[in-house]
Amino acid sequence: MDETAPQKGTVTQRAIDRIKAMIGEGRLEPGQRLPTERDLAVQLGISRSSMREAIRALTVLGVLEARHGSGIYVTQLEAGDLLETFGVVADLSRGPQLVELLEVRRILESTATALAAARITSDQLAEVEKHLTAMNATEDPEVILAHDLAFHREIATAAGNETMAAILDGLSSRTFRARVWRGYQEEGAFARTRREHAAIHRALVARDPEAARAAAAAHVGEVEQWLRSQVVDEVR
Amino acid sequence: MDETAPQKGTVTQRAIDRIKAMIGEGRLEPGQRLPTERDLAVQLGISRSSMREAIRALTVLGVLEARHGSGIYVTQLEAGDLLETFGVVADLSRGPQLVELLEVRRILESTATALAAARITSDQLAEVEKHLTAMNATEDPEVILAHDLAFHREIATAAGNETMAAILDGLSSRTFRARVWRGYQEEGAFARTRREHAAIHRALVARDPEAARAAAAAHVGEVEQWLRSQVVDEVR
DNA sequence: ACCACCCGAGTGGTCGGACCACTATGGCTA
DNA sequence: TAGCCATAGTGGTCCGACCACTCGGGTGGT
Repeated sequence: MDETAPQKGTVTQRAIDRIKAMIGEGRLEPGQRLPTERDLAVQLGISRSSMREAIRALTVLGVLEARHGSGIYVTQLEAGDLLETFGVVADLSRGPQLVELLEVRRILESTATALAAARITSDQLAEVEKHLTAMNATEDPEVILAHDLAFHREIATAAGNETMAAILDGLSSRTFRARVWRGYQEEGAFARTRREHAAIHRALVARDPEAARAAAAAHVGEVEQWLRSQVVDEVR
Repeated sequence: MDETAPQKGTVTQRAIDRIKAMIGEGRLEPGQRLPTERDLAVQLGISRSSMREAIRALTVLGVLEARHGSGIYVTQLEAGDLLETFGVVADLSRGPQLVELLEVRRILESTATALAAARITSDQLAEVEKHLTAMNATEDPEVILAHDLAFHREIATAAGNETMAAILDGLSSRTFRARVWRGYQEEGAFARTRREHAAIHRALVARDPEAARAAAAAHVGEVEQWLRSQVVDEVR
């Protein structure tokens, strides 16, 4: 008879759903400050410990942000906030799943590059060129990797879809690429990578979407094929 | 001088990173059982409360799975486990971001459908047809939605990339589509949806990737355009 | 009147312990 | 031998205390 006790799942899970629902229904706006942990616990009729677990869960999901000594706030719920967790997938995937992930990236990256070719502004293009030259001016793998990431990041942003850019960012996270690169660049793929980047840049300058799509697909596809061959060799 | 105390961030965050690292380094295999919460807390030198928060965080990320009374286990780390959080993004996004998300889905869904046209087996095709007829045989929006989801799910699976299928699943989660459909289907889009599904099915039967890509892109694009017009009207 | 400083109330972060709910295993009983 | 069941061990929940940090208002000096 107690309508307040459907009792499904753990209390923490229920608290997570309650808060998610509040945000979904618009009762909590982005950037807004939540009641204190202690108050929230009382409101939902659970202990502060359980409430903290719920808050921690929503924090790692990029929905909430806890500031020590200040309070708990709803994030802006932008692509960057919510898709940060996507990096975890890339970091923990392995073997065949890594290849699949790279295939997804190839599809999105080629489309994003094609869109960028049609929409990129001269300012953005200048930024892309900056990373391209910086990338070619050093031999430090760390620096190269950083500019490589920024190179593609800038292009994805120029495509005009922040959500897609955020996903691609996750699919190219530092640890993910570092893992793949470790063996890849030992096969003299440096020069090839530079040629591919140059081809992408040319297509952008020419504002040729089809050429850009092809160049980007080939670029990611190279790594993808190499990885595919590596996975096959993993007999263990 | 104390090398055991780099002291970066909260202890809970450190615990999360430690466990993630253990899995990344292969010290924890998929399916393996972890030490008890109490033991883990001692090992990492933190309290059980903090350790529980870390475990809860990794649980919602789909990395760990806690079974009451039994223990904590590493998931299989498959696409489905890790990409479940993708649904949260779809559920909490709104306005322009929803359009961007649908654009991503259009890109992936069209490619997946094209791949499926080339690779789908007769068994899988029969399954697709089952959902297609079931979807056309009822007027119950709930049932239609369920079969619609399964229809696209089956196609994505036939494309041979489980990771992509899992992402598309998240991008088509129940609450996400229910929200969009609420107003969409009131404009007599039912008949159109059926025609589009039929077109996709025809392309699959004909094993025509290009036709399949076009049909899928048009299908998602329809909803996307409608949503785009709705967002523009939201003056608030 | 202004400003820099300081302090205390309020907040999230951490801890330890207690107890509850559930699972699984082994021995005991029929 | 088959089935039951007591029990140890596990995750789930709660409590209360204290720590670390933020922030705003009061205080003192200029």
